[in-house]
Amino acid sequence: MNDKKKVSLAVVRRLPRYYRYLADLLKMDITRISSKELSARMGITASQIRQDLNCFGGFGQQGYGYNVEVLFREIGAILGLTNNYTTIIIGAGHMGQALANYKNFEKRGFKNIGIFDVKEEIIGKEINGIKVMHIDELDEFVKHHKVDIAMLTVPYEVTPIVAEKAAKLGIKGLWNFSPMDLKLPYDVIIENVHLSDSLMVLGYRLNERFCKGGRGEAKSGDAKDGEK
Amino acid sequence: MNDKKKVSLAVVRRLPRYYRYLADLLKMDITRISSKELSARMGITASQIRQDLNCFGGFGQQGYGYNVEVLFREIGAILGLTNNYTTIIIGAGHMGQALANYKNFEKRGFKNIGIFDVKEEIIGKEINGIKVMHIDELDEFVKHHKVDIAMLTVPYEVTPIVAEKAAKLGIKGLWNFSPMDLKLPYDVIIENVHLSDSLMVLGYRLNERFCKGGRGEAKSGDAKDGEK
DNA sequence: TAGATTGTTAATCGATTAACAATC
DNA sequence: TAGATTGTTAATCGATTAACAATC
Repeated sequence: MNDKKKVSLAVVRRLPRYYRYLADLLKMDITRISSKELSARMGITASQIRQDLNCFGGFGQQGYGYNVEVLFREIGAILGLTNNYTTIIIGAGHMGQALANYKNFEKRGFKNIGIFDVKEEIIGKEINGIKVMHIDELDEFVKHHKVDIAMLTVPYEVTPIVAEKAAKLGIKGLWNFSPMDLKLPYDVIIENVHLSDSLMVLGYRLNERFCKGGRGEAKSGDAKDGEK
Repeated sequence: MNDKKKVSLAVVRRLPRYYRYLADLLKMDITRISSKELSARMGITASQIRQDLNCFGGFGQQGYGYNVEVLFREIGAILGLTNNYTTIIIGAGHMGQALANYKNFEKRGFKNIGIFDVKEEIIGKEINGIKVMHIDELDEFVKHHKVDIAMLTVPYEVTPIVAEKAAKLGIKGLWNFSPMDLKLPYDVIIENVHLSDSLMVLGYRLNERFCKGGRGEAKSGDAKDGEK
């Protein structure tokens, strides 16, 4: 199944999107779909869809297309959603609490089992059914629970230290929310959520589309009126 | 400056990363850097760095390299960070509040000037110095303020409606946090933050690296001990 | 069977890397 | 000047698209 040569990251990053579209189709009670129909919905070529899927196996049938439910399940399995991954959140600030309350992760098979912080006033607070623990308890916690992924939502300055600590304890997946590239001497997978990078790209694209050539001329002052 | 042919999105998405590394160099009081040195730090080729930068202009000097401060400023300008972009947040849940409190955006030139929600109990609450307004006030607000970007952190179901509303009011940039692709009949730029997509890719990479071949065998139960 | 659509190979396109003359 | 390093062209590599035989 996952044999042949390594699938490129470009393909892998498209898988969740396929997964979402298939979930939508299921919700609409559509049971079969051709690469052509799907390509129209997703705005990519049918050729790419077939190429992508065939990295993992022949899920379709000539003359028929793909069975939506089968394909949905297969892609879920490829993504490892059936692995019952467990997560912890380190950093119970706004972002950490947002993640703790996000229902979508659990729906996709990622179960949060711990939240950690250092601020005394937040220790013990219950967030989405889980009591915030002190980071000093992390060591002991990891000894008694399988933890696959640590979500790092701590302040910028301490992120490298916390990441190192988590990796040292044997946690293999780090989901990093700080605007930096983590470099660790451990065999871990790091996936970044660089929010400000994303926002800056949005800024670039706005500039390119709507202010071509008119860069730098501050417009902040010219609100059409001002609160008043 | 921004002439010639369109710069590819692949290049654009690398710009914030260059910007971060240059900020770090500045902080370390490093005033000049060669593409070779920078390539070693960033883990990409020197050739790529020079190609990328030369999409926008010749910022370097033969035999010398690049002046860190100049390059930092230039990339900032290219990203439009000097445009004094204004933002609003629609959806004052956990994620919205996280964004409202995130200092990094303002540091990069994105100023939040409004927060909106529908829940009566949160209207009027002050978050990072800004009072939450009712979404019904959005229309009037946009008439009196320049709003470049709307950050959409509303529940999944209402995201398309809210996005449509924002676009209709003339907001040109949408930062979408819902796990869906927005399709709007307006000329807007949409930048997505698909958190669950990112998490699923992390799941895939964990599976690939550490469980090759052993997919699907649930390991959730085998915590080494269990809280006890 | 005829029509539809896959899986897969070949062709194209774009992005990355290498090479090197120009020049500080 | 000699050494270093850019800007840029050419070569390579990888990813996307097109084409089509296989087959349901």
